[in-house]
Amino acid sequence: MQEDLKLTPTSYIVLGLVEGAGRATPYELKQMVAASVGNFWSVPHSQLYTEPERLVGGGHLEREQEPGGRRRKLYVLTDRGREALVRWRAEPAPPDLPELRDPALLKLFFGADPATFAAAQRDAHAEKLAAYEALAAEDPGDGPRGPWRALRAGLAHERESLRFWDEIARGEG
Amino acid sequence: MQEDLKLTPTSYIVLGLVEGAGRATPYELKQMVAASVGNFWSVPHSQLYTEPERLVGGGHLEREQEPGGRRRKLYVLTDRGREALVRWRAEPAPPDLPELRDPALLKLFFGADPATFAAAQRDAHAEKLAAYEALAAEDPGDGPRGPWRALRAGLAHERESLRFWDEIARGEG
DNA sequence: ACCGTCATGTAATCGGTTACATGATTCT
DNA sequence: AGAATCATGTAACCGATTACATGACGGT
Repeated sequence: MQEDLKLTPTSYIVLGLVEGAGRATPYELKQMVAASVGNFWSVPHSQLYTEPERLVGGGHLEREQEPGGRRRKLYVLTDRGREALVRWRAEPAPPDLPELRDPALLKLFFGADPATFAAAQRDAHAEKLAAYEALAAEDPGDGPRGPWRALRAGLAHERESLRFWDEIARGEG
Repeated sequence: MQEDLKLTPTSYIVLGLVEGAGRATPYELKQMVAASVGNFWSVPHSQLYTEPERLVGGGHLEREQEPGGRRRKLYVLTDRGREALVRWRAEPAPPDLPELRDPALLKLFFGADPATFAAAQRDAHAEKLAAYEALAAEDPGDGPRGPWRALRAGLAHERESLRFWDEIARGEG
């Protein structure tokens, strides 16, 4: 067991989801990511097979091999893993803000003609916004606040992006 | 010369900046990135040494070695590089939208107590917003529209983020 | 001369992406 | 039975990050 494994955001996604589910297979993780956190931080499915293995190596997860049938791998949190999550939640966030890193914005920056893609950007954001609004509409109101708050951030961001690209598409600014 | 070099966003940042400057050393690229596009898409300085080399390998840049003194490496666009930029600008942007990928949002999602970091997030966004507003204030109004539009996107995003984290910090939502 | 910072690079490592591949269910 | 999709993994590659290291220049 490697004691000093570096935990990345991907690690905490896996740990957090396993914690919430009690135990999970990589495929279940994939489903959970797609339905929740994947909206603002996706993880390719291959990582959901390799990352839990890494975390087993670090002693944060334990693997249980399903005995018969598909012999799937089930992962559960160890004490060490649970402590890592607790510590992470208590730590302040990294000091520097994330960057937008939007390829479309990069094109815009370097002088691409908005007529060729701004409308598509606007529509894509409108679609994403609609998906978020559908999610928000079916929120029961109870349950943990975290995902709800994250969704609110996503809603705000998509509304803002929609406004921006709509302006650009209409040739304003 | 490798004909089929894959061009990444980093590649286009280098190409775009070299195009704008006519010719540039890695250090100058570093300065230019920091002053402009780095606000929403930064590049570590080591990549500004290796990436131009890659692009020389692809035939998109040419290297000129400074004869005396520091023997710095100067890069200039080739026709191939210029064409790649033109093509990139004309292409539509990638179909899927970028993700927020905000570590702070991840913590929030997984149930961290906002009291421990929301205020810091709010302040960080406020600071970034102020920096953008200062940049916007000194904009001469002429010059290319691209950077100005990107700055407008940044302003909108920071205002939105500030609003969001302020709400969270105040315990609303 | 000395010292700080500006400037210029190299090297190792690694997480993440992309592609490949196959077994198990379910549907028609 | 055959096709389609669900489910489960492995492997290669590589851009990006991180750390290390040193030379040049300007001011005191």
